[in-house]
Amino acid sequence: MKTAAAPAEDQIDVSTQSIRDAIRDAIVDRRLAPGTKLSEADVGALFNVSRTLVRGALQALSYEGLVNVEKNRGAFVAYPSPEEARQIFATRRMIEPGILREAAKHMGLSHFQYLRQLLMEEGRLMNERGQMARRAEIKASGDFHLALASMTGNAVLQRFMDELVARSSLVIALYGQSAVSSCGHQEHQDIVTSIERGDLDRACQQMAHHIDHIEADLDMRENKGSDLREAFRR
Amino acid sequence: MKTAAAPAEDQIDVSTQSIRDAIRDAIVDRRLAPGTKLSEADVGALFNVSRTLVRGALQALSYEGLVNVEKNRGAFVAYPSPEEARQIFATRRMIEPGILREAAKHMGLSHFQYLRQLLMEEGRLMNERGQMARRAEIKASGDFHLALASMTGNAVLQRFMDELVARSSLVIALYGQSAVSSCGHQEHQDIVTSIERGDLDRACQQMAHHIDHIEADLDMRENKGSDLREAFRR
DNA sequence: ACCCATTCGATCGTATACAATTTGAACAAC
DNA sequence: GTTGTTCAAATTGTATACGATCGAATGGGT
Repeated sequence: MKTAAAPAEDQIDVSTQSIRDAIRDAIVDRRLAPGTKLSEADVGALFNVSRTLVRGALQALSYEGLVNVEKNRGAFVAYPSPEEARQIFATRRMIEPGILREAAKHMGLSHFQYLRQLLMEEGRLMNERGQMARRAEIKASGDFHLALASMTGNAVLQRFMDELVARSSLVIALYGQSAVSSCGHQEHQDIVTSIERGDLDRACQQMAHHIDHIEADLDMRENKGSDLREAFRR
Repeated sequence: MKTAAAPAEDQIDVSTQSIRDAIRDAIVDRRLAPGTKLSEADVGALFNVSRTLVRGALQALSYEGLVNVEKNRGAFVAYPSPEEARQIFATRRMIEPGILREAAKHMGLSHFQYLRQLLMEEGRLMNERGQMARRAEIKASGDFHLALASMTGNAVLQRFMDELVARSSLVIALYGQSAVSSCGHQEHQDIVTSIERGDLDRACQQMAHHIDHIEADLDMRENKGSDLREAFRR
């Protein structure tokens, strides 16, 4: 057993889906470090299920880009390369302005209230200290983008954004410097304000800059300590 | 055994991946009709593998949206609703202009040659008769869009487009009227010409219209007979 | 002391076995 | 003739078993 990551919930009725979600959360929350090996037997033991279900979960996560499965070697928490990170953010730059315009078409009062509520929560976390608050903050930041995606009513887009946000969280956890998120929060607020005003062009521009800022705040030099293992993997 | 869909290849060394690809091709080529049940045992028998591998393949296809897996009932070739179709094309409208701009940044002489070659093949198929040529034509049309995506050098985008094109093919096969593809071919050529001239704005506009035309040429009235079952599935 | 071949343990890949659920049909009641 | 119920066959869900592959440790040779 390598990692102690499983929530101590009573593991009743766990199926592939819940295992997938649990591991996914653990990865995005960075309770599982990139590069960590996810042995089928170990994970199965943690959840009291057979390798069959674990394999299914790992395969799904591999499809989302959160874990890499190497043939005959096992599954590892993804360790996004700087190039991968660049591609992820390039993709977000490409689709998020469109999401914003599409979402705006469908937004009513209740949607704005919901966004404002998310932002308040985000701000609250920003002023807290500690690892846990930091994690929650990263997640909350992603939730904002996911909320916009869900407001498009487009399930395909929503799935794409799910994947992009999850992988972004991983990248931020890996390469992110500290000061980032605070400015991100202000930018979220500005975007909502622009949408409310009906100034979508401005909102899109702000969104583009926002993504630029997130990416610019990464330090993607190769890396912290354990990268030697990673370099010679393969 | 319900369907006779497997290519009669000598099924040596088939693994999950190849099963997935074979079924995927069969679906996109419409050798497997939407709604067809893909029984694990039957598919396994066709490929001479156990249900384990078949399950993996079906799960992957489910993630791509080509197959619906219903718990305790089995896997079925996807039967995209008009709403799903709309979402797929909305997403393509959103990202393909961006792909085009990104691809253009990386394109050199050899890339143009490759695109021209694809277009020639496409034109050749257009002038042929018969089901087989029609299928090949739909596939070739998709290949054009995939080729552009691959030229971005962005693996994430490429995967998204893979999925979108595959699902589009299914939708076209389902709801497409006949005359469509011929005008699509001309539009592909125009887009390449615009890119070559460096007029990206024009190329993007043409791409947007191209996607509009594809979608406009679908007849998405609810449907051919068996849709009652579909309506009350779930 | 270093290098290469061999062996052994651990882990994955695939097949099979068994339990749980669904489905369709036969049959009885209205 | 239709509706409701019971039961058997078929199909999926999950676990386990066994063979295959990889990696590290071991040992002999130079």
